[in-house]
Amino acid sequence: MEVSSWPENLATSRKRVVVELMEGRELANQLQSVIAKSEATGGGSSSLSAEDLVTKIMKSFSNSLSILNVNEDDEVSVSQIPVGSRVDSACLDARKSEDSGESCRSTSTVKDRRGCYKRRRTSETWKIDSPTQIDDGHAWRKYGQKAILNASYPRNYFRCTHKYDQGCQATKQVQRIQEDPPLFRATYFGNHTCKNLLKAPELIVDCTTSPRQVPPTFISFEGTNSLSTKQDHPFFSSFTSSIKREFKEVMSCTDHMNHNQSSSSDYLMPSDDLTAFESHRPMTVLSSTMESDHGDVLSDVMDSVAFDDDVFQFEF
DNA sequence: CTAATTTGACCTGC
DNA sequence: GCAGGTCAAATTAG
Repeated sequence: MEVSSWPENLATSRKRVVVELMEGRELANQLQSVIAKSEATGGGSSSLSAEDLVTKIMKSFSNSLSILNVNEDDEVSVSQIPVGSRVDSACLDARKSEDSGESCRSTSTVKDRRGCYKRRRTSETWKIDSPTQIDDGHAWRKYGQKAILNASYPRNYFRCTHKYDQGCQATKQVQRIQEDPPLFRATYFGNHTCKNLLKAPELIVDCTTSPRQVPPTFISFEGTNSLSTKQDHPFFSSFTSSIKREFKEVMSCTDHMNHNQSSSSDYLMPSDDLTAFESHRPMTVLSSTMESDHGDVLSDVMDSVAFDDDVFQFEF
């Protein structure tokens, strides 16, 4: 729970994470160069393709994640970031509602079959604002959609596909919060307890605007004061797994449909044409204050690798 | 056929 | 009573 409970090999783990992250940063730099050259010459001539680099970057961050997983019980103080536009107060519901348990009616009429469900758990929540509905590597199943008061777009509700076969309680909500440029807010509740059986990750995207217009991706943590590093925390999980796909999605969908928000907005993007990628698309992972009054592992890492304060940014 | 999505009904907290 | 969250039958997709 507290930092004091960190394993004594923390220093070692930290060094390994630092190494991995530095390598990732270096690779991202290289990628930037590769793409720049590609744009200038009309074809990549570097020894490493952009795709190779992305793969390596992903691997680097994945390694970091796995290292962090060693510290299973660690907690990290979290806080909120300004996400710019309107913040739907409902996003904070997880904190205000105690685990109210379930209310199960014992009657057996058809109407009462819907009585048994749990209200929001008190586990930590975090949000990701992204120009696309990024894939976080987990299998989600949509179970509802609701029009939200004073919101222009409906909120979509997802639960882990393995809720029943593995009892995984992770859920998320995705809501479009901005039209132009498109911006989606995904709010995650709880951590996955399922074994991620690596279902081929679905790419969830929206393709209504040019990739050159899209804003950065923001990630913020909130809720309880615990940002555990256990399992595959979406912070890094989504980060690592979505970088490559975001390349593809923005390229492959720009001339696609102009679908509206009332549909599920979920698409599988089969395109593999990464070489065609050429847009400058900033992806910013913003971790607000990340102050480490509890020895925040992430901020420790960030500081160690000399990222610019709380923000590190990749520009592709 | 199975799994996922859609969508209106239902439930809970305020 | 209202708004948000969840359920589950019906429908659609693979």
